[in-house]
Amino acid sequence: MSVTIYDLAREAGVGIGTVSRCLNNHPSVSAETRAKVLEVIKRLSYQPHASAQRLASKKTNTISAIIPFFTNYFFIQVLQGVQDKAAEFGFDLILYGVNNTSQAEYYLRRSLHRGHVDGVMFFSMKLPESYVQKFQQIRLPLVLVDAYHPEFDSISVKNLEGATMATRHLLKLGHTNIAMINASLATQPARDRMEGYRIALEEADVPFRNDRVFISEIGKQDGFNREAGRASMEDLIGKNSGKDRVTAVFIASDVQSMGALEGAAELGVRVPEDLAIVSFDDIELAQHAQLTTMRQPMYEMGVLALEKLTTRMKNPDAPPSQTTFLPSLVVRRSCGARVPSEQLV
Amino acid sequence: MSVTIYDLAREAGVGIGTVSRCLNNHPSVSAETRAKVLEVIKRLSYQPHASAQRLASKKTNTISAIIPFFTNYFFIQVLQGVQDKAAEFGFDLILYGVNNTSQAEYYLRRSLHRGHVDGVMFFSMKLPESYVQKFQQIRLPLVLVDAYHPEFDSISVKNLEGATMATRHLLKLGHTNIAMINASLATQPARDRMEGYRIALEEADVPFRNDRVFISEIGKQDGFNREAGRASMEDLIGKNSGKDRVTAVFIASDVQSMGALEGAAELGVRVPEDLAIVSFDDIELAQHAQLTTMRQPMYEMGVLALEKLTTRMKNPDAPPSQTTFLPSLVVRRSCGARVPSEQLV
DNA sequence: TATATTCTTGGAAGCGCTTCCAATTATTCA
DNA sequence: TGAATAATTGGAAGCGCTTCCAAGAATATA
Repeated sequence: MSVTIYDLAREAGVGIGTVSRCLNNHPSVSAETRAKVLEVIKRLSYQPHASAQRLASKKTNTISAIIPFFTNYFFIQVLQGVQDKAAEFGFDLILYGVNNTSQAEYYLRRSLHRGHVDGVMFFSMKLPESYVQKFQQIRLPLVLVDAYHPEFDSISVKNLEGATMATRHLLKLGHTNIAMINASLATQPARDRMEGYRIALEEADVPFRNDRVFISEIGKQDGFNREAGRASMEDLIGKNSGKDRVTAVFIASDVQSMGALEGAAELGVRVPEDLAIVSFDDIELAQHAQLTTMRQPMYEMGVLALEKLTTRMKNPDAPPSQTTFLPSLVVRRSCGARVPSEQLV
Repeated sequence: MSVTIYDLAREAGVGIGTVSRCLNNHPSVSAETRAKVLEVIKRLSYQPHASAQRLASKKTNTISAIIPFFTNYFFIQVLQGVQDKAAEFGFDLILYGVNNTSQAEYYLRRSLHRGHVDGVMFFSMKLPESYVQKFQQIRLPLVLVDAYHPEFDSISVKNLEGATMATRHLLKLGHTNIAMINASLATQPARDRMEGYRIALEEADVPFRNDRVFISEIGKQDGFNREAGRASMEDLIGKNSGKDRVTAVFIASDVQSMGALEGAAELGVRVPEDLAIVSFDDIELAQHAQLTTMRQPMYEMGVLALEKLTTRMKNPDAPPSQTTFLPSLVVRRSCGARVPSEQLV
């Protein structure tokens, strides 16, 4: 059938052990023998059998990434970082896109199959407690991205602090009637971002008002989507009249902002003249839409995630490491701050 | 160490063959025995060893997708279709994002390793001739997406016809001075779309003029990117004066259009009042930007790609099948056609 | 009841590799 | 020059599974 190391060994007049050592660049092969074997490998255009290598070596050089709604721009950009770094290390990356918790668990289980992958990256979801033990038991490296658990390596962004910075920026621009458009409070980021918003307000002695938080959970991703952003904005605008009109809004994500911008345009509300906007993420589109936003270092997070995974593989017993990034304010047009145009990014 | 079928067999008091048959739902196991084995499997929380299964069964249940610049929205949407269908069939999907031909070849070679994947999807690039033979020899299923080769299954879109339709639409709206913003003519889609543009013009007795085709190859992806679109638009606007001013432009892709819109806005050119735009792809953003565009059924293409791959696995000797989609015109604001707002998509 | 069928079952062989150990050969040191 | 050491090498064992074949058990047939 196809060429195996036995064929190579016979053809080169050496033992299979020697052939294997040649393939794996083991040092204890004489230059002469190595040359001979390499010649035969080339001549028979030998291809090692991946499954056999994996079975024998107990390494797969494969990792899996379990990502909710991976078509979301945020994940795409993180994924780009993961992908680039994986290529550099020679890992295959299995992409598991999931739409709900039960799918996520399915792929966690699948990743736990022995001999399937050497590591797992779990994105933006709460790790079910029942898997904590399993991962520890199998000692399968796991990195949480945009999530946290004390027992595992994790990478996340300071949502609360970021939201505070965003809101402070609006306060500094003179706004006091500041609303928030949020996603489902079932998600940690939404809770943290709201808390940050509240803190900034209270720092400035502006009372937090529940009726100024607009949440829509329509569509996918717990409301982190365009339709929900649009719905919330329409809701906001519909109720926005009277003396203490809202003049600014902090939106929990850029994706929602895209929808919110549509809604505002539709209803004739000008941004930033009538309504200033600051949002969160800095996806690629934010630049196009000229959104002032809190930048998350998405690509860098992806790179770091892969690095953490490889570090963990080499050193399974190191204590879990947690890295948090502080998002940074990127000022563009939507907040109404005057920016010299050459500073616009 | 970990639990193997030998442990299961011993514990359940049966042979390893029987255990294996239970695991693979082989019919010839008595209900009684099966129950007993399943109980033990559960009790010992057995996990089959993926590599061993693959080695013995010669199946990997894995496919690879080789995609240039996968963060491009076009690919993301195709990928979503692939991903959904792969999940349905129980395939693992390895994502190989590539940035140039040599990377693409590297991953083609890698995918050809025996026992690595059961099939390959190759996106939007010309398949190097040297791999034609290799794939046929190893009989590894290969599907070309947004590309074509007579020896393999392929899925593509009629770029030429689509471009003709797009240009005709502008002609029908009364424009006669119609420019085109294109990407590198090194790519087949760019050539086809330009040819379609030319055909529509000539049909209408409007002479094709080389100085009305604006091509920028800055940035990645052979000019299919935002910066290039913006540069071309700025170039166009800079030269656009006099009696036969350009009043409409056909842009080769939505991504370029996004940049073009930015450039136009920057220079105070209103779309569609001063300049009508029709472009190509219908990525998610096109809706947000209200682009009139030629819709490619991206998700459906992804789904179909996966289906073709599985069909090919079952039937390796079928003749290659080629599927082409005709893109459809989606009318939004950027072309200036009057559309009842409830018809806007 | 004896024989022919059909179900079930056990386990050896084999998938193609890595690795370890023992053996052989080459080299070094006194 | 001979013993000791180091560098190479061959190949058995083992990774954990699937599958095939032969055999035993159960059922059907006459």
